[in-house]
Amino acid sequence: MALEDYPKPSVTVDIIIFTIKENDLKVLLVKRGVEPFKNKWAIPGGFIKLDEGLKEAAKRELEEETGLTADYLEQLYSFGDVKRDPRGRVITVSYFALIQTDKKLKPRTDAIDARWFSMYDLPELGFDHEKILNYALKRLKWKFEYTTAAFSVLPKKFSLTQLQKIYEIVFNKKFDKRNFRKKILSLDIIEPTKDRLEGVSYRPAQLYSFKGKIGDIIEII
Amino acid sequence: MALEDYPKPSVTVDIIIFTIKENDLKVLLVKRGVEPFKNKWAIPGGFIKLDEGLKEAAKRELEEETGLTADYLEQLYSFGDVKRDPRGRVITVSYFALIQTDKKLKPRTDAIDARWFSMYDLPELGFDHEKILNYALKRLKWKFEYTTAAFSVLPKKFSLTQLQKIYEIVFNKKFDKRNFRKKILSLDIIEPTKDRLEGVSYRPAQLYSFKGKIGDIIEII
DNA sequence: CCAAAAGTGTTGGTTTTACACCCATGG
DNA sequence: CCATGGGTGTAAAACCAACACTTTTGG
Repeated sequence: MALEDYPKPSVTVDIIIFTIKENDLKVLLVKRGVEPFKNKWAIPGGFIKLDEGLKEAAKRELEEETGLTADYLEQLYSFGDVKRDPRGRVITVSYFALIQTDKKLKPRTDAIDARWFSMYDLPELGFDHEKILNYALKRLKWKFEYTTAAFSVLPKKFSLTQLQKIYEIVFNKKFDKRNFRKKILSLDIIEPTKDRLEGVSYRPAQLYSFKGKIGDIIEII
Repeated sequence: MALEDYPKPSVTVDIIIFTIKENDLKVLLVKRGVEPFKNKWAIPGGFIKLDEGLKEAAKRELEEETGLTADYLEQLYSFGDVKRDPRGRVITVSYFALIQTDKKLKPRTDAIDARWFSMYDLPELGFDHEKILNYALKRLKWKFEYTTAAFSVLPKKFSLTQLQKIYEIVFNKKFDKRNFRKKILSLDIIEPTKDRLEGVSYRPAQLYSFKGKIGDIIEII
């Protein structure tokens, strides 16, 4: 039997894009300009092309909607409930992206209304996107706990306090400064640079650089 | 724009089915009867129908090819390289299944040649199936280390030695008997039954039953 | 000299590891 | 009474959690 003898669903790629900004965990959403769910917010994404791989499609959509490239990108999950899209059978392969804290959005076209939302204060979402975001949040926590993914949201040089803040935001709890530093330094994944934080009116922090590989599995917390 | 304005790929579901048998980790493979890769072994699977969910499709394929139902089933990963199938663009959503040690295969039709293979002695495989299997093996280890998934391959009543054997096979290393038992018992996820192992010519082992929920996240090892 | 965040060790409790012998059963 | 796997405790080491003060800088 040939491929054409089997029915084909539509396939989209959605990208859950996280960053840390303003002491908060943010996710990028776009306002839908068309039905269904017109004027509702949704996870950015689009249909895959037949001549691009899944990850490639995720990168393309990310670039189109934000003008950015991901500092970390991995597949999250595929959602394929029969009725998740009112237009017909649509399976979505979702991706999970992290963007460095200090990057600015520059959407390709003015037509795209893309904004950062606090993960803890979401607008009303179309499709099954709330479910997808909750799943992504779990994955984010897991990745930060057991891999070096967190370092992808930091600039090249960062202070230990910056790193700790990120963990406190994602896990929504305080860590002991001394224990946190001891733990991180014992992992042998960062090294001090010659630089210090500039332009502050208090003792400037030592800056470190990450010397491991982003995404490596290693228990951080 | 309507769904029809976008090109559609074919979508299949593949199921990586593991069990433990004969002191070995086994995976179920089927011999392909048609091109491409005719007469090569492959991971069981097939095309999804438009009116069934992804997990539902996985269950159906599993039943068709083995006559069994999974004791544990979760989505593994979606593979969608442009050229992974020589017939055209085919995206596969793979699932990961565990089957109890003592179940017997009963394929629906004699046409299906399905067999258990040792994960450490695989035949030549079609498509990108070797890559998929290696990915599944990693997931298996992770699941056994951090969740209660391992209990799904054991019968209702089992001895601590049986449990330990399973861990030794999957992690390919020995565990200390006293420490292993201490650890498992401290987790409060099993309870002794009134039964003992029968028909053995040595001291019969106490049998336990699992009282937790399969798949719960809890550090076992 | 003040405000602000940076930086730094010790102790007690808990967890993990290493390790060896007696027990119960069927044949 | 023998062979086989079942079942059990302890001590040392490693790890983790709690906790407060001094230092450096810019203004």
